[in-house]
Amino acid sequence: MIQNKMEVRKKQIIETAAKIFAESGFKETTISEIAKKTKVSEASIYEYFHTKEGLLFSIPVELASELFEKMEFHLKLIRGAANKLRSIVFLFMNFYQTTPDFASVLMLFLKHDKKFLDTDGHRIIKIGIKHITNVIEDGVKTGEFRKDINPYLVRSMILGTIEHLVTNWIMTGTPENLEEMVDPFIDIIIEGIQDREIEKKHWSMGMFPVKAEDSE
Amino acid sequence: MIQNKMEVRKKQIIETAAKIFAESGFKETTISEIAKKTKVSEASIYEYFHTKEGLLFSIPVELASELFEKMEFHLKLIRGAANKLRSIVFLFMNFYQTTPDFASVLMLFLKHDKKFLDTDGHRIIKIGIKHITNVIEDGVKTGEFRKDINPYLVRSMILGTIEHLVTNWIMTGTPENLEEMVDPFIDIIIEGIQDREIEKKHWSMGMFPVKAEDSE
Amino acid sequence: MIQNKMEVRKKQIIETAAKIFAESGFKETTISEIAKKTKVSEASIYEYFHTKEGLLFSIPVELASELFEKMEFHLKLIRGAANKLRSIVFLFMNFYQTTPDFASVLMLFLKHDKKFLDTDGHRIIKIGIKHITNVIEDGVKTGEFRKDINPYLVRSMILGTIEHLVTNWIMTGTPENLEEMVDPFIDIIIEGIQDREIEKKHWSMGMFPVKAEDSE
Amino acid sequence: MIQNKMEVRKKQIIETAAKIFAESGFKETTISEIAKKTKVSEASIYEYFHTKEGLLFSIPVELASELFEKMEFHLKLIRGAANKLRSIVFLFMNFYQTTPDFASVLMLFLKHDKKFLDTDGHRIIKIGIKHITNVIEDGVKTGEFRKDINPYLVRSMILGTIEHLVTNWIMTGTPENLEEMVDPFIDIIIEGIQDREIEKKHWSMGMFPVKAEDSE
DNA sequence: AATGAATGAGCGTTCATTCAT
DNA sequence: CATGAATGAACGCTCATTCAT
Repeated sequence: MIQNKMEVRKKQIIETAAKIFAESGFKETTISEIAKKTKVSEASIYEYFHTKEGLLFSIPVELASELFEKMEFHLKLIRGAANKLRSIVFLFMNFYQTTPDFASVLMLFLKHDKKFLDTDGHRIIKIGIKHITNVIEDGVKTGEFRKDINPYLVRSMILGTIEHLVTNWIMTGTPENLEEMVDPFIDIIIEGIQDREIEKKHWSMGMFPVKAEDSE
Repeated sequence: MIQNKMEVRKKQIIETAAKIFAESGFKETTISEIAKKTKVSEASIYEYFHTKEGLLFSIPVELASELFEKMEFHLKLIRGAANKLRSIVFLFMNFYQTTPDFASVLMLFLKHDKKFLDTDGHRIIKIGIKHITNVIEDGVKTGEFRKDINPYLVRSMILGTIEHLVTNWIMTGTPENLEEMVDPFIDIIIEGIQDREIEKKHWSMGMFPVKAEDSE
Repeated sequence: MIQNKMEVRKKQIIETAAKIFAESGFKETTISEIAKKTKVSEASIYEYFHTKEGLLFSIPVELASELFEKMEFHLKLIRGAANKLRSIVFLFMNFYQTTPDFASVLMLFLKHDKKFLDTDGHRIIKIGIKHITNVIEDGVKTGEFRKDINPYLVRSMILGTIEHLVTNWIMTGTPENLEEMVDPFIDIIIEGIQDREIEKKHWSMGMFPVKAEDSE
Repeated sequence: MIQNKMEVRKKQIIETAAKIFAESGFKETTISEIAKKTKVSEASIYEYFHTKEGLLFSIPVELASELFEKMEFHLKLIRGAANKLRSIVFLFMNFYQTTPDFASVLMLFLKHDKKFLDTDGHRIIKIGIKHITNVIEDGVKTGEFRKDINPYLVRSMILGTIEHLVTNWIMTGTPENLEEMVDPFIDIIIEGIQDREIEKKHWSMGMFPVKAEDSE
């Protein structure tokens, strides 16, 4: 129980920090500001996090875990690499759209920080992202995708596009609804990488592409 | 001539700054460091740039102009939207690969800075990027690309993928050669957005897609 | 107790600052100098005062309060406007003479600073100075002073003379003893503003002017 | 003639400087600001004045000379120490009121600067002020003023009151018209220091006090 | 576990001033 | 004589971090 209390506090600090970082920037945010808004002393924050940077790096840990757990769960239920990719992209977009502070922190402050690479948060994300590569490679193996595609490249296209759209959304507010981009985006990707010969076989086997709005 | 001397000095400062920012980070770099390496007094730096941030924001101005001028020049010589897109992506990749300090500064410090949005450098980049949208829209108009694609989305895919690949390259060193990614990447994009009905007509008209089949 | 410790520290900083400002000038004094002499870190000074100027403006607050409290106390015990004025001027001179650092700060750096006008310290002084006007006006009401004098002018004469004498004393060291100026000064003022008709009545009522004849 | 041109420029710089110092404060004013407003390069200012402080100290030289020359001239025409004092005070007040920038510089930045003491400007003022002492001492000698007054004190009263009134006028704008204060002020002073026994004799000798408005 | 108080360590920025031309 | 360009020399101020209680 007392353990619990600390956990709660830690979470509060992380949430407040994420919000303020997102609003004002990491460098521009002071520990004192975070402390004030969390109604905690500055010194207390250092009980939970070794440094300001450590606090920043802690932000993705829990949320990313949740996302990828959900992702793993869904992927088990879906058949077909294309459908799985669509589901993954949707989950990402939906996630960012519903946790905008987290999205900001990740896109604006973590993605480009070399020090973040040696971090628990980054490890979790890396593992989660492996799912994408796996799905692509599976798609190639089953013949759903062409043999000559480079899975690393395709994964980069998917992640890069998501990141670009989300970053633009954070910085300029457009497009208002990120989820609407999922289907047109995945359609192009699939169109670009599918193996047209085998395609028909898949369809004839009674598989249906999963639309974004069905995935939840 | 005397004007020239100042121009040279300004350029030197920008180059040194870009290099050090890229190596050590913006926040971590001190004006004194830049001054020392450029063999200029700190005060002189403030003759050329109002603030440290202003210096950062000045870095892309000249280089980006050069890139986009070159881009405009090439685009005039190329026929076919697909070929133009390939050329654009190649120019980008080639540019980043040959100016890695600039690439770092852009990807790590500018792309995510809201304050950069109100900047000459950003304006130049925005105008340059318009070329991509133009080419895509032209491709749609001529029937080379499908009518139902969203040009903003396709542009985001192209830029997002480039950014992702370049950022990874900067941060992890892989893939060693960015230019090698251009063809496989553009192949997937074209495959994903081309209009298959008209495709044959293009072929019959004697046009050749650039390298789709050589790309692996 | 712990509150006390901080109060003590604040007082120490103020005292040291006053001394150094008085010796070397405000602009010429550095925070680091004050910190070193108070055996406090520079950062600590900023815990107590927002800015260097804020520290300067804090100097008069406490001392001026003490002076004016003492002044109020004495004025209650004295009868006759002339006697009261003499007492006021004496208290001022005595105060400046015994707190020369404060006198310097007030005369050299505060009196002529427009920003000081919006300050607690200035408010306190303004209220304290009101006593002078009150005494003069009372003197007019009771008939001790002529009806046609302008109390604002008389107050200005009193303050101006004090300021001039104190400033000269600070800057040139003369006259060595400020208190000696009180009686000759007040004698002239009283001589200049008293109502001669009523004067005799006062005498006949058994009141004695303070020291007019001893003053040389 | 060419000498003349430089003189003109120097005067222009002094005037501009006085105005800006008066408006914004000495410390707050930059050489660059003065240079810009005078349409002269910063380096040129250093052709005329060794330092910024030197420029400040040069401001009173010419104007003060003019004032005191005028004063000397008038004093020769006036009989009676009281009348002379009135004339002096009027000239001061009139002078400050018509050259408010100069008044500001003198009252706010020079009067309290120890370094100003070793300056040509200060020497001129000191000599000018000697007139006041002279007049007072003459008044004592002729019996117009009491033998027991301290001329230094009386001079301090006169200067202190003027300074106080002018400083208040600069800083708060009241009283709007400084010259109106001259008569009531001098009346009190004279009343305070005159020798009543001899007074009648003077009057009977046909002397009239000079009113402020007659003095020009 | 929690915090009020203290500070070490920096850093960006400003200007008066100089000097080559 | 005039000045554009360059800089030396400071300094105020900020904050992440620590520690005694």
